[in-house]
Amino acid sequence: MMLVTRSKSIVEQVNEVLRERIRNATYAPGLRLPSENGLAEEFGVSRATIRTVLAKLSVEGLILRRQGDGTYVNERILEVNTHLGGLWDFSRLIESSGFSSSIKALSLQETTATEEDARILAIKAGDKLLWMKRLFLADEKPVILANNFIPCSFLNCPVEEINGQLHIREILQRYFQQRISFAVTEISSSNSKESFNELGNELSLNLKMTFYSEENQPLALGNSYFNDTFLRLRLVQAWA
Amino acid sequence: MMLVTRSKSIVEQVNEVLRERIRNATYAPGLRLPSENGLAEEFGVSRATIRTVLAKLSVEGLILRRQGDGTYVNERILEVNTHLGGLWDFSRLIESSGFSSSIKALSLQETTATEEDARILAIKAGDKLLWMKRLFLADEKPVILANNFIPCSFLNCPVEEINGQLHIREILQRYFQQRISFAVTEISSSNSKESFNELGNELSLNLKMTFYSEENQPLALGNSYFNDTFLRLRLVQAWA
DNA sequence: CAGTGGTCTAGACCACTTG
DNA sequence: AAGTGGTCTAGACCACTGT
Repeated sequence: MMLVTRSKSIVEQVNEVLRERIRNATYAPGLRLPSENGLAEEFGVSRATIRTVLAKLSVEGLILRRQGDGTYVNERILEVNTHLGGLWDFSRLIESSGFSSSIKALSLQETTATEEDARILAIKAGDKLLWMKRLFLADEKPVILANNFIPCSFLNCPVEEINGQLHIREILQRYFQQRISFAVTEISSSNSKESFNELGNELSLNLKMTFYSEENQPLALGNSYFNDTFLRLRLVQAWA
Repeated sequence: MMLVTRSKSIVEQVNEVLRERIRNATYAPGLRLPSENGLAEEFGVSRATIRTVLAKLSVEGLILRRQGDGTYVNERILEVNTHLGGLWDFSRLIESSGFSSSIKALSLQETTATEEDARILAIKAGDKLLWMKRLFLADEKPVILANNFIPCSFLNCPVEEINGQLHIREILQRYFQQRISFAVTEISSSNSKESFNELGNELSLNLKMTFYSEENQPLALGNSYFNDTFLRLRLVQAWA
């Protein structure tokens, strides 16, 4: 089997195919996948390539591997599926919980950085920020209130032209020419009024995020409220 | 440089050495590490081996890698260091936040499984469970109240002989001959009375965990309360 | 341009599980 | 004994970054 597309790496392509086969039960829950050699032969790639794909799926908890035995589909994870790479992508989180997801932009406007914002973003207090206040809906029900703050210094178009439906990664890429490399998220409990007003629930999870570039520059802040009476925040942790 | 110990893999050994060098600033924060070829030569291993080590450190956010440039120590992560593999290890979480950690066992006793417990653990309601109620202290201050429930069927000694200071992974290994392969954690906000009594704070994070074996059998439950007014729950997420 | 990390191959040997 | 995943090597070529 040939895979020719140049833009995506072989690892990514095989990863997507295997993921899809697990999702649509071509590889049934709880049952065994073909061996590494079998997969390598089918895709016409080396065993090492197959192994890097399987290692990724294993870290996410999607498959379980047993030396001397085989690789199995982890049926317990199929209904959970909020693995760790997906935490800051609220749309994926909602969809993997079995809901349809949509975004309602409440406001996109300029504001100025507080002392606290400035310190974290390594800018000056009073500098201009883009402030996005958005509501993530699961089956039309508001579940996450997300505030994002991005320094305007790299903004390449008027605020009005920004598409508020996009994911923060895409917004940073398209309008600021910046790529997120990693993020730090602080999770705490909250009983804020802001959360109550928009989500109809006073008690919620508060997620404070900071996004950084490959060069370790702070790119953006997030301050979100998560209605955990409706949506569950589940993490899968695979050991070794 | 020769590495001869057989018990630990080369990857593990190199991993520990590099980790230590980053921790003690042999590789200073923000500065560049030796190249892959340089490290491979120093340790006398292949470049592929070095790359698997660097990949692990990169996923944890400890280093940043830039094609065509080099590998850098991520100085922002040094003070955070609650990467995702470490979430369920409360002692490590406390220590990496800069506190000394200790465990106070409040009670270790037998109890019987509720309907809910039995369903999750795939046993029968009324079956015997070991119930451990423990307090994790950060600098002598209680920050986490942890309840664990483990089916007694595999218990190989009297309850009295169990060392309540051990980590749940060690307890399962030593007294039950079971190894944790992965875990699912559900995070929510809570205002339970139980949390208030032991932690002195009504508002807290509730962590519900289920631990599974390599064979996908549920091994244990956890129901913990996390005082986030004192300790921070921070996650690092590295993208690809 | 030289040097870096990113990708991929082909093959060796080992440890383990299952029939 | 046969087949599985686990570890490691040596080397090739590519994409990208700095100077």
